Amino acid sequence: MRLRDENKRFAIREKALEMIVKDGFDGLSMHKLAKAAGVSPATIYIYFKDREDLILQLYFEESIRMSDATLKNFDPEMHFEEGLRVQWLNRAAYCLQHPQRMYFMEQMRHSPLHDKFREFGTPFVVAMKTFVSNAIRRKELVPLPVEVYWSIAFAPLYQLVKFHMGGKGMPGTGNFELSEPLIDQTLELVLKALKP
Amino acid sequence: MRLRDENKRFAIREKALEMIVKDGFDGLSMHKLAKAAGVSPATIYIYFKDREDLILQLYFEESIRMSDATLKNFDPEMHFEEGLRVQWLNRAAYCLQHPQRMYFMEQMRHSPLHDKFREFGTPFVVAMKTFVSNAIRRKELVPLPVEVYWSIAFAPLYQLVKFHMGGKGMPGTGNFELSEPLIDQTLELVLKALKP
DNA sequence: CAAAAATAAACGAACGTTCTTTTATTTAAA
DNA sequence: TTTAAATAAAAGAACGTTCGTTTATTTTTG
Repeated sequence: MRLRDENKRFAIREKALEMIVKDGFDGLSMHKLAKAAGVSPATIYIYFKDREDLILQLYFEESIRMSDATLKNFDPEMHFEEGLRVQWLNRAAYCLQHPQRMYFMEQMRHSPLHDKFREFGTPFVVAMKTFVSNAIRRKELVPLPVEVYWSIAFAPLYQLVKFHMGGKGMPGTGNFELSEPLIDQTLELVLKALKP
Repeated sequence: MRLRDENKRFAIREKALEMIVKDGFDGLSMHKLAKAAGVSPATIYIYFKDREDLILQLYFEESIRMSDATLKNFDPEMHFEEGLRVQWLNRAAYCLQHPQRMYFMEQMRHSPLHDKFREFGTPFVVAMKTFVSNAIRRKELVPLPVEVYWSIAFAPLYQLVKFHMGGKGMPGTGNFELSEPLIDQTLELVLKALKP
């Protein structure tokens, strides 16, 4: 029996991500991917059922990697302000350190392929829900639906990251670099909105 | 001389948008598009230079349509709270009335194709900048960089729209429908963050 | 040796685009 | 007012290429 070479799987995975980030899903062809990963086209089909399965597995693994990074040093029992700050810093750090992975995720999330993905993430979602209901119970956070909370709490951060990654802010505004003071400034405003 | 049939151009345009929304950029093939639009493949190349040009023109026209809708009943000289409210209602109405066009725009914005697009939008951007600097001068808005302003002011709205369009809110939360009270509630929090 | 990994080669289908021809419409001479 | 030249739109078939995937075979390793 010959064992699978996980390095090969990894190479396929990483090159696929690179290609998607560079040229979109359009740009991901199995032939080109095989060449880039130093592997025969048929080999890809040992590790992945087909092209769609490859993309979906990629997305699944990146989702886990991302939510792990998000929950670092985070505890749902934390006080609201502290917990939100930890999450902001975690998310910002991950985005800035792994712009490619981030861009892949965003591309995936906004593509029809995303619908074929079975949402998982129970541990992550559970942690978030606990955190929010704790905060409301302690009157550290105004009571609101989870979606409204999420919109106010995190959408601004990701929008800043998009400005940063696009290399430019508002069209015509020139370059925009996301710095720690800028993150702090925005977080303060978000807290102002969310705290009673 | 035979005149161009603008109905044909329109049919190609609309079907292309539908196909992209349904199956992503991957799903847009010139043959299938021609068939869907009731036209010969060669005809497409009379109206558009090539596949990429078709997508880029589509994006350009949708951008204009969207910013026009956004600026309806809006005047940069408005007071901050009123102006922001008008924009929120305009944007929300457009998103809810044209979910397909909205989804196309979001898909485009998060794809590598977006980089090949030359930003235009001067009238729109000028109006927004005037509005913001007016608001700051009148002390109706805390002073902050445009990108930070934008992140707080509009990212939450678009996140709500995404929840709404995805048919579900937070993963595992079940369905989420964007209603006017919900929009108002979120806008109030945004205003709380932005007003001095 | 057995069994799975890995490959090269090949498959038909589909791709984006172009070539050639036909059709529709305008222009202007008769 | 008729008719024919001129022109661009439109169509259909075809181009060579590349696509995703599979088959037949060889290589590697437990």
